[in-house]
Amino acid sequence: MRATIKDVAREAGVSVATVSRVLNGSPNVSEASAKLVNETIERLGYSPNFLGRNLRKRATNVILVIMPNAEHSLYMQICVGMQNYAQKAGYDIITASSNATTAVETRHMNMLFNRTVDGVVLMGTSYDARSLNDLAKNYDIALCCEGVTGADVLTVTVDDEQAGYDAGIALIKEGHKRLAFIGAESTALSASRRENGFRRALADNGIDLPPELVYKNTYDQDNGAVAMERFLGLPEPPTAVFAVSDTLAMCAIRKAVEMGLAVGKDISVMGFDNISMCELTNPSLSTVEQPCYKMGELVCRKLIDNISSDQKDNSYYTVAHRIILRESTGD
Amino acid sequence: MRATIKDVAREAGVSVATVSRVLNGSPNVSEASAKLVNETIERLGYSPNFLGRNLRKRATNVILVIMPNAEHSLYMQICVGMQNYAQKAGYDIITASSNATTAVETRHMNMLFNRTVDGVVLMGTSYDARSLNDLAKNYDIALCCEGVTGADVLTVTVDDEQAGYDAGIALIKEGHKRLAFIGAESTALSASRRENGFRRALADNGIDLPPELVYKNTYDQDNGAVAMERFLGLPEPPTAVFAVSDTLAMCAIRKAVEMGLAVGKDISVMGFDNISMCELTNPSLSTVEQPCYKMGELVCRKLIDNISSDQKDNSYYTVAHRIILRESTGD
DNA sequence: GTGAAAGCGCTAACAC
DNA sequence: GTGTTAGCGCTTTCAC
Repeated sequence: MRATIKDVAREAGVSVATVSRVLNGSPNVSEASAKLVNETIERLGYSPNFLGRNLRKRATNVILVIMPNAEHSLYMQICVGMQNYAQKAGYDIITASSNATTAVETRHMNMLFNRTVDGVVLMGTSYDARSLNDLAKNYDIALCCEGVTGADVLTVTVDDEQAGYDAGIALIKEGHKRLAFIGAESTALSASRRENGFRRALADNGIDLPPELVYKNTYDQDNGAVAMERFLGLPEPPTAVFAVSDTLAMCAIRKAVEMGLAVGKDISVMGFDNISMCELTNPSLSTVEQPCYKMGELVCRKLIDNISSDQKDNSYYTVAHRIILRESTGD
Repeated sequence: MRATIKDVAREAGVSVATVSRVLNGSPNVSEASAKLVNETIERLGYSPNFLGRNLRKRATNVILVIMPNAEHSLYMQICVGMQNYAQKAGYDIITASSNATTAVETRHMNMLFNRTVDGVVLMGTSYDARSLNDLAKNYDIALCCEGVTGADVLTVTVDDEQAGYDAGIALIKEGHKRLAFIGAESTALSASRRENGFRRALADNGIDLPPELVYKNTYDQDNGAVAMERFLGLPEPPTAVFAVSDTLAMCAIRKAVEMGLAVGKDISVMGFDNISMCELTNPSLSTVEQPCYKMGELVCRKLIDNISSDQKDNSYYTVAHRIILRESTGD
């Protein structure tokens, strides 16, 4: 069996209390004892059991990030930002993916309930506002990327409405007068906010957005192709398309190219997120950048603050987005 | 404070043992007690503390996957396969990314040492064979995607040498006689195995692979462009390029297109992995598919078998790859 | 500076 | 079928 603190104490001829003190860097240990204990730890290959420690301390210093889908590189980049802050604060970040199903999400939330982790960041959730509010009373949770209307819970997102607006304006500035929109489920708050902003941009410029130029389905990338095919089959096809994600946009571009169009010339396409692939595709993809790293740091910092304090900050934080124009809009 | 098993016992007027029995589905509980306990649990909003349970059981039923880089969608897809098996076996899968640095990898390995998790899957590692062998003696670990020569540790990968060979043959069959190779660090065993296989394919067909047609650097996607630019600047540029990853290949394609070539016609490019983006790019990317889902299931099953038994299986498992031809090779 | 001992929340003998 | 109790490995009073 593996060595325990008792073994170390016995071997070193000191009490478990002293070993514990050494382990935790307490100043009340003589140099001689410390040296002896450290040598013994080394010799036995001892490593403290965190189940015991955490049980006693009632804290794990671990934060769990639950992602609705593991293939979204955006989330992983946000995690990098989280890591960066967490490390300094003595926390570990672990991740789990819910495959966007409620059952799996709940399963992972159990790690919060059963005290395996101290806090959870939800990159989108199937919980409603009421449930989230209840949860936030007893646990430390945060939403990132995807807010929930009416949820009085720590949240970090871009200003999706404004981002949608800015995307619309950017396309209009390129001279487009017939624009289309590829959205997502109506349950996705961010997507509908982007739509609202986009609509506002068109309205501000006296441009109509007829229903046939709006396609909303799931975030599944293939829907980008379905949308584009439909748009291009119209008597009067759009000259610009705004999609609520880069993958939807890329798939739409792919379909447009297949149908013989020169994207960036015959038709402009704009995505959302600025995943690393945007620069690699032909044409490269214009998009709205989400500042992942910054979002990660912010949500991590605020969540750890909440964990360490009994004064809960349930604010809704908004971080600045940025429009990036590349070849897919003719730049 | 949150309710404990004691609170439930007191409120329900039974002993903690009975509550524990209900919690663990023991048959030795009267229906009446069970009902009472469950009601009390519900009423108090009780959720068992797994730190206590796991400490007592000396097991957490959690497996940690450590990924060298979080942006690699391949790893996440492998995790989906792992999830699938793990769920049936009553295990949870969590992930952490090491950013390919030894320090962070070690930090996460601590979760294994300190008993926060029961086992670890390493998607590539900075440990050498000797360290891994030592680790495997005391802990349950597995390697996935990336083996380590001389490591007598449970491993699941594709047959990289054969995959490289098959990629080479596929390109040769298309009529290419001047082929180039984009590799990665020499420390990446999989990359050098793919190179070996590729070289074998050329040799079998009497084709030379001169040093100027080989570019090896990191997996950083930009190196794909650097390599392609160099190749195309040669007096006698290649007509086909094999890259050890899809992102390297995509970046190479991007550069070739920028330089005015029609990829799939003037030059063929083949990647490795079959990430979902392969079908979205223009041209779509020919590649060697790694059966992620299957690899995930397999490594998870074998690792859990090891955890549950004292008979350790340290085999090296190889799963079947598949050549997929798309537009980037003119198909 | 050090040790004895209580207790974190839980499970599993063991006794009845 | 149920309760009592020891103990998982650790930290932290409290006393010396």
